[in-house]
Amino acid sequence: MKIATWNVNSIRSRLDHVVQWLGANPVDVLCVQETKVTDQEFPRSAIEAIGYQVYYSGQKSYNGVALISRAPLEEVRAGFAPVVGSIVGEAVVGELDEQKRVISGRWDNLQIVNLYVPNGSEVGSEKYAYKLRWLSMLRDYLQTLLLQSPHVLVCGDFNIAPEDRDIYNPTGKANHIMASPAERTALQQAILELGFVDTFRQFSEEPEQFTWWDYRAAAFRRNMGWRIDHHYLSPQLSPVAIGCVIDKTPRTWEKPSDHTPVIVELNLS
DNA sequence: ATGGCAAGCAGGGCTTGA
Repeated sequence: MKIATWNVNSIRSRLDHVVQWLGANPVDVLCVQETKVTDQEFPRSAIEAIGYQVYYSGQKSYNGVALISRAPLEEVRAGFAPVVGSIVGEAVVGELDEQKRVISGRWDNLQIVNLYVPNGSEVGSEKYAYKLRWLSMLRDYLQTLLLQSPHVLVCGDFNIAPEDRDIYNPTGKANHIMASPAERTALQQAILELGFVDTFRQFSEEPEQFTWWDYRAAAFRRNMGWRIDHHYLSPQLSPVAIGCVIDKTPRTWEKPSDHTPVIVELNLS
């Protein structure tokens, strides 16, 4: 089974790329972020026409996530609230669910979680505080999911490079958004401390394996990138991973997303 | 240190992203 994550930077602008990529890479589930479209305006028919089901949680202009799946998914849930609302309080979770950044669904035994973690703007800003609050809620959310089923895959755009080897030039970036110690600690607490494993690092220790390159300054050509799109597998699931690769091809296409897909392969036998 | 590029919304220039 293959599952991919890809921040498409507008599903309407990138619809041809998504269709083309799925034609060449017929993964079972594609998790997309930054769809930037309301549910009413989501271009579902183009996805369905190539044999995929689609589930989405979107809003006007910003954010938005979707699950594109070769088979119907069960228990599709949008936001934190359907999982942890009754535990942490609907009001607490409500504020964090206003921005559409979370959708999950189940394929057989496998819970698939698709995330668009807040960017955070600048270290110390109001948005930065929101990002850290959001990651704290993510921990409660994943802890609850793990109790419901031990087989959980969490993927998406995390807007955090876990280590310095995941940044093209890490010197002096300790106060940079996506690299600050508080963000890395929050990621540690929300994901790794629950036993999740960074799937890409199960297969490669190579530095400078990036998933995002700034549109500006010819960053892609110069490989000035960041590894901020990830797959994490729960402790019971990580042993069945048989590969995790970054596909840089779509980043070379005309008018690309600034992110490129990351694909994980599982041997669920 | 700053800007650089792209998308959305709206029909000009701002906001957001990372």
